[in-house]
Amino acid sequence: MSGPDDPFADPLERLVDAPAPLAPAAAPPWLARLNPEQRAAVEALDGPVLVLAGAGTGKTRVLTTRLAHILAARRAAPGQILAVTFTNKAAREMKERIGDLIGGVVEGMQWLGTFHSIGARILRRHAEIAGLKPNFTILDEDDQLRLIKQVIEAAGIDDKRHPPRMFLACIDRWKNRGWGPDDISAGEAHGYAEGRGAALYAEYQARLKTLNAADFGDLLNLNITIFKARPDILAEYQNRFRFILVDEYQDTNVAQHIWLKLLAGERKNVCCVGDDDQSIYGWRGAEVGNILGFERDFPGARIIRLERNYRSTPQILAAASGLIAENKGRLGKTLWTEDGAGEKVIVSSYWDGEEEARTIADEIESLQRKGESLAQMAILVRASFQMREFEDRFIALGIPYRVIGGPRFYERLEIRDALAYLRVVAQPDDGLAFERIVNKPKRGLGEAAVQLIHKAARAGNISLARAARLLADSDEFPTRNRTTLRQLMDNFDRWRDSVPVLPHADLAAIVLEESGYIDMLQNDKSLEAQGRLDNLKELIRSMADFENLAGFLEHVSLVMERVEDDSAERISIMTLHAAKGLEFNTVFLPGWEEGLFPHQRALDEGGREGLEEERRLAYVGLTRARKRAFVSHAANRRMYNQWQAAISSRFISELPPDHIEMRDSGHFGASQAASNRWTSTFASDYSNPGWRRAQNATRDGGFKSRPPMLEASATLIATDTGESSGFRPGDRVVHAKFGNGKVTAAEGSKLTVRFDKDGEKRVIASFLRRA
DNA sequence: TTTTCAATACTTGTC
DNA sequence: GTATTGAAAA
Repeated sequence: MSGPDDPFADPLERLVDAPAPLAPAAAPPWLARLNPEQRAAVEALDGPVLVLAGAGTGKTRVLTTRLAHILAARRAAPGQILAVTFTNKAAREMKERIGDLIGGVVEGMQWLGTFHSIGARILRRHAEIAGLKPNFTILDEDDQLRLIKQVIEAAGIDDKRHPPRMFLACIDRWKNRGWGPDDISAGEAHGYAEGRGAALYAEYQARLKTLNAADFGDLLNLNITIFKARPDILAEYQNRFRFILVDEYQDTNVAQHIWLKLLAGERKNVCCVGDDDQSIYGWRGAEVGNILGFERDFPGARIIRLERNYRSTPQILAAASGLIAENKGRLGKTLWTEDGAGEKVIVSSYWDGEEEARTIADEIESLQRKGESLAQMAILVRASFQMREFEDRFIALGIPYRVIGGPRFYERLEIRDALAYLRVVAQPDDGLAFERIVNKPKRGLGEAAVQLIHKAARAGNISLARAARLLADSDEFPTRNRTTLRQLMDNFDRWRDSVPVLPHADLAAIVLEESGYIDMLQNDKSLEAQGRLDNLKELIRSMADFENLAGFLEHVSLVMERVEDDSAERISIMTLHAAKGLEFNTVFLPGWEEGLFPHQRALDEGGREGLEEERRLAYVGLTRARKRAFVSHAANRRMYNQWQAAISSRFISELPPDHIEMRDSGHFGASQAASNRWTSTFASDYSNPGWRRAQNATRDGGFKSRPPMLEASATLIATDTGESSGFRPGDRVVHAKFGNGKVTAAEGSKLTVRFDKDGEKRVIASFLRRA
C-alpha cells in the first residue's frame, strides 16, 4: 500500500507547496463577510464545538470558511482535516465552495467525504484485521436481501411467518446502533424468529466474510472493530486528524457517533454543525440524542447558535417558528431576519387532489407571467404518490418539470446485471453477483444447477465461483450443463486475465458481448430492450471517467447518483425529505391532511416522537421558501384507488394565524360530515366509466374555459417542435411516461392520444415519438 | 424451464 | 391501482 494513492503519502510538506492564498494575513477577507456568531463558529478552533445552525443561517458558509481558516492559520495540512457529510452532493458542494475560497488546496483534502466513503477507505487499508481482503465488495440493499434469504433458508426458517425484509430491518437497526452479533440482547433478538435473531445475525456476518463483502453498516462498524482491536491504528488516525468537521450532525446514528468519538481522541477538536429542528431521518437510524446530548459527550463543549436567517421573509419565518414551537425537547432557537415584511403564507382548501394540482398549476403559470423563473419554484410532497397528479397536470399544460429522487440509473436491471458480471471479474468470491448472472442470459443453468453449486460451496467452505469451477471439471454435475458451466468459468478466467492489459471500458464491452447479454437484449423485441441497450452503452461510456475497474465499482456502490442539472428552466417536484438543504423563491406544500401529513404510519409507529418528526418535516418544508409559501389540503384524496375523505392537517391549525392568509376555492362548500357521507355512499362507484367521463369533462372544461392568454402561454412553452407536429390522427406513438398509444386528434402541437394503458390524455407533441 | 397467475403490500430513502 | 414476487401450470 504505497504510491500516489496512499492516503498517508501526503506529509505536511504539501502545505509548504500550497499556493499563495494561504499566506497568513492580518484580517483574512473571508472573515469580514461573516456575522458575529458565524465568525465565532469559524474561529473557535480548539476543543469541541456544536454549531446549531437554523435553516438558512449560512451553515455551509461557516463550515467552508472554518476549513479555510484552519488551513490559512496553518493549524493543519489539508490531509489532516477530516470533514464528513452524509451525501455525496453535500461533499461535492463543500469541495467546490472551499475551492472558490482558497483555490487548489482542496485537492489535498482527501478526507473530505461521506461517512461511508471515508469508512470504506479506512476499512480497505486494514481489511485483514476485520477478516476481509482489501478488494472486498460493498453490497447494496438488494444483495443484502438476497444474502439474508439464503441465511434464513439455510436455518430452516419459514420465510412466510418471518419475512426476510423484517430481518433486514433488524440488522440495519442493530448496525445503526453499532451492535455486533454479540451485543444483541435477548429482547432484541426476540424481535425476529423467536429469539434466533442474534444467531442469524452472526451467520449473516460469517457469510459476508466468505463472500469477501461488507454491507453499508459494516463500513463504519468494522472501522470501530478495527479501532478497538488495534489501539495503535486508532492512535495513528487520531494523530492524523487534527480537526474534525461534521455536517448535518442531527442525522448521525449511534455507530457514526461512536466512530467520531473514537477518532476525536483526546484532542477533541470536533466541530459539529446541525439543526435539531431539521432532524427528519429518525426512521433511518438517525439519533437526535446525538445532538441533544453533545455537551454530555464532549464536556466543556462550546455551543454557538446561528439564528440570523438570510433566506426567508419574516412572515415565512414566523409561520415556521410558530409551528416548530409545538415540539418538546428542542435545543431551542429563534430565527430572525432583517428583511422586510413579505407575503403571508397562503393556506388553501380544495375539494380534491385534482383541483389542488390544477389550481397550483394555474398559480405557477401566473407567477411565470410575472417573470418568476420556474427553476425557482418547487412542489414539496410528503409521499411520492402525490407527484403523479402534478405531473399529469404539467404534462397537459406543457409546463416543464423535473422530478427529483426518481429511480436511479444504477438501480436499473440491466445495469445491475452488467455490474454483476464486472464484480465477478473483479472479485471472484462475490457469490451474490455470480448467482445473479449464472443464468443470464439463459444458458440452462437453472435453479437446480445453482443449488448444486451452493451445496458444493458450503460443503467445501469455498466461494460459489470456486465451487462452480470444481464442479465444471468433475462428474458430479449433469453432463449437458457441465460444458456450459465450464465455458462460463473459462470466460471469466479469460476476462480476468485481460484486466491488466485492457482498458476497463473495453473489457466491459467485451464481457457483455461475449457473455451473450447483448444478444439477449437485441433478440428482445420489446420497447424497453432498446432503452436497456442504450443504458448499457451509457454505462460503458461513463466507465472511462475512472482509473480502473476497482475504482469504478467503488464509485458505483458508494455514489449511486446522477448529478442533477438544476439550471434548466423547470419546476421541481420532490418529497420533503429530498428538499432538505435546498431553497426556492416559491414553495408549494400540498396535501397537508391528517393521515397523509402527519402520515398515519408515523403516528402509529412513532407515537409522539413520530408526530414531532413529521412536524419537523413541515418545518423543513416551510423554511425552503424564500419569498412565497403555499400550503394546501384537499377534502378528498384518492389513495390506492380509494377515495378518502380527509380533514386538514393539525399542522395547519398550528400555524400562527397572524402570518397566514386563508383562501377558499369556492368549490369547497361541503362540510366535512357531508363529504364523509358522500364518500361512503359513492366510493365503490368511483372508478366506473361514467364518473371518469364526468371527471374528464370537468377537467377539459376547465382547460378550455381559461382566459385565452393562458392558452397561448401554455402553447408557447411547449411548442419547441413548432405548429406542425407531424402527428396525425391514427398515428401510433410512444410517450415516455404513458407508453404506447394512438393519436385521436391533433391541433397544432397539442394532441389527444388514447393510451393503451391510461386511456385518453391531452399531451404535447414534443413528449411523443413515433412507435 | 418458462410463463402465467394470484397474493401482497404500499412513507420517507443516503450510502 | 399497480408493482413486485412467489408458486403453480404449461
